[in-house]
Amino acid sequence: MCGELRVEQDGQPVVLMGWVNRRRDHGNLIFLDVRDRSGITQVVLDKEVSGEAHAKAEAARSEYVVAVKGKVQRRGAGLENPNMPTGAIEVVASELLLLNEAKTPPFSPADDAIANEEVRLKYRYLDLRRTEMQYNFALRSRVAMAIRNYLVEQGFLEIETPFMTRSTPEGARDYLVPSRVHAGHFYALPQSPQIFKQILMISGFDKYFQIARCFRDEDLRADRQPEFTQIDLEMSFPQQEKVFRVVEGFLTAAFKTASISLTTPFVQMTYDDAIKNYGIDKPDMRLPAMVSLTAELTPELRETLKIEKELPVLGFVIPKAGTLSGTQKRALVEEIRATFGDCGLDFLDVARLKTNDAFAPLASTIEAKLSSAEPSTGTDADLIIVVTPKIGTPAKWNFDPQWIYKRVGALRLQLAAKFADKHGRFVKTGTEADFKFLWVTDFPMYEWDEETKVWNAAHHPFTSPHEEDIKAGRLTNDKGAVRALAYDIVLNGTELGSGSIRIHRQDVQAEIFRSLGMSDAEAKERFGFFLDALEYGTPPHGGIALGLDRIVMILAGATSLREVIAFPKTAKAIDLMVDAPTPVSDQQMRELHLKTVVRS
RNA sequence: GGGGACGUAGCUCAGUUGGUUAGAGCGCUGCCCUGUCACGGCAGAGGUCGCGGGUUCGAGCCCCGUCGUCCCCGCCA
Repeated sequence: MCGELRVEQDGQPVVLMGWVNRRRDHGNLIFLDVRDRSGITQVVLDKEVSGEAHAKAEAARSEYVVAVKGKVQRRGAGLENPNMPTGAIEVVASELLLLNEAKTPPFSPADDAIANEEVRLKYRYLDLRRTEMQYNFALRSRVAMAIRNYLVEQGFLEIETPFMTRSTPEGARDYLVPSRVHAGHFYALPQSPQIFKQILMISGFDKYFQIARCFRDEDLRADRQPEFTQIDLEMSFPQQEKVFRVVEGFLTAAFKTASISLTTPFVQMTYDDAIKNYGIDKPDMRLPAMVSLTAELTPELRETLKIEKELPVLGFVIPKAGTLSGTQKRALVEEIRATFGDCGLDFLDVARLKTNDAFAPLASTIEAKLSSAEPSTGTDADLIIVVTPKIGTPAKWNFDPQWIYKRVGALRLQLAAKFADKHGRFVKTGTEADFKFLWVTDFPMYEWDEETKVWNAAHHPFTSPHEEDIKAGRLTNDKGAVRALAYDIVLNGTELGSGSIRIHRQDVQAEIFRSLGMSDAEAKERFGFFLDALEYGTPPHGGIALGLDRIVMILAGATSLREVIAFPKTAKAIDLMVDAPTPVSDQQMRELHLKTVVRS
């Protein structure tokens, strides 16, 4: 293999096969850098060693496929290249075969500067030759294998579930497959194996997992593709802590393949605390939390500063971003106010408060309190942001105090991205410190839909509520307060996966459906087969599903899923290489009993 | 569905207030070169300025439309 030769092989005969990465022609001496997925080795073609091989090397071009027969030779003094792993040796060729030619590629896989994504995706086979991509997919393979091995060792069985199934109660749009045999009927591709894995629990396979492809027909993002891979698992008789330990175990095994050792158990936080301290249900723990300044801003101070009395005042710090010029500061305040728009929030200028004797003590208190937020640098170069609600704003937001946390949390992330160069919290060090894992627990069971004025299931309708919330009757009289045994695992502000303890009792399930305003008949119509199954001895069970693509993406230091999916789709769900989707022939349409109608 | 950025040579990009024949680096082609490794030297080829329309004496540049890529919001229970 091209990347494996070292001085220890000095003098050995070798045969190398690979692609011409670069050719350097010095007349009677030609260097070919030959590349395969293990790396690159310099091959020397000396006219005096073999005129024939040298002549062939003259005809060789970038990305030609070659076979080299020759001898490993330690490079002379001053000829080594310390920048490449094989730089201490070279291969002196006695024979060269041009196994295949290559057209001049639109971009060179050997180049550091990469082409735009459109070109990369169209010529994906060339893009994938790049060292970085080869690394990503080797990593992905290792991660998947480590997880598989770990789960099998823990007694899990990998069981496949169908791709062609029926529309299940997931929230996203389905990809549909028309049936030829049954006119007008469609299979749906699974958004997740949810129902099947629960049925496998009913079937007695008490520990199941699957590295499963899932499909969702929704708009894409950098971290969302229409087809993606989940590490899906389910266990019978678990507490949620048991699920956490399994996930921590396989993630530790996975990260070990990238030489990162993780400390377990991961930090846990309730949904309510996440919202209060980070303004979001997937906190990025690499950045300091928000701090409540509600108590510091007394009614009297609020009176003079024209701040709403009933609402929280929140502050946060962007480490090392505080050294701004006057112009920069004014621009920043402008930007923050523009972001808020007409939502009733305002920015409190702490630096200016300091200059006023009446407010100086308040400013000092705020500074002291904010600089103690974890994880912080505690330097006076930190940028301090304090957000206050203006008088009369609660009405704008239906008197729901949560919006202010979420709004400030969003600002925290926006400014952290803007000042990433200054605070340096996103810089990779190649250690565990780069990866801040977090369990978020006790998600709300219901979600109020302002548009349709109904309560929906926040997770899915098979999620078990907390026992005490059921007993207290909150399912009927206080839906907003019902907590679910649902949890997310978060890494660096990205949701890696979510799961729950499921409902295993038919009577509880029926009550949940009723609380969602679903009649017994409607429930039977939508989930009949599953409700039937529940009645035949269902064990308590629960599980989780984690996005494999996202894990590998973050581990590889990539910011788009496309860097770790071999043949991904564009933002409009197009595959530029194979050019899909396409229209199909009239005959195919006829066989499937389909007709296209163009709507204006 | 909405907002933003971008689209000029094979690739990465520059292109002034609308003004002569649209440029650079890399790549490519040919010739030269025995120690390069982003090799070097000389010469050369390569353009529907995404596409369509408009304004103008004159459009890469201004206007309208459209297509594509990327990012974000909605959406993804």
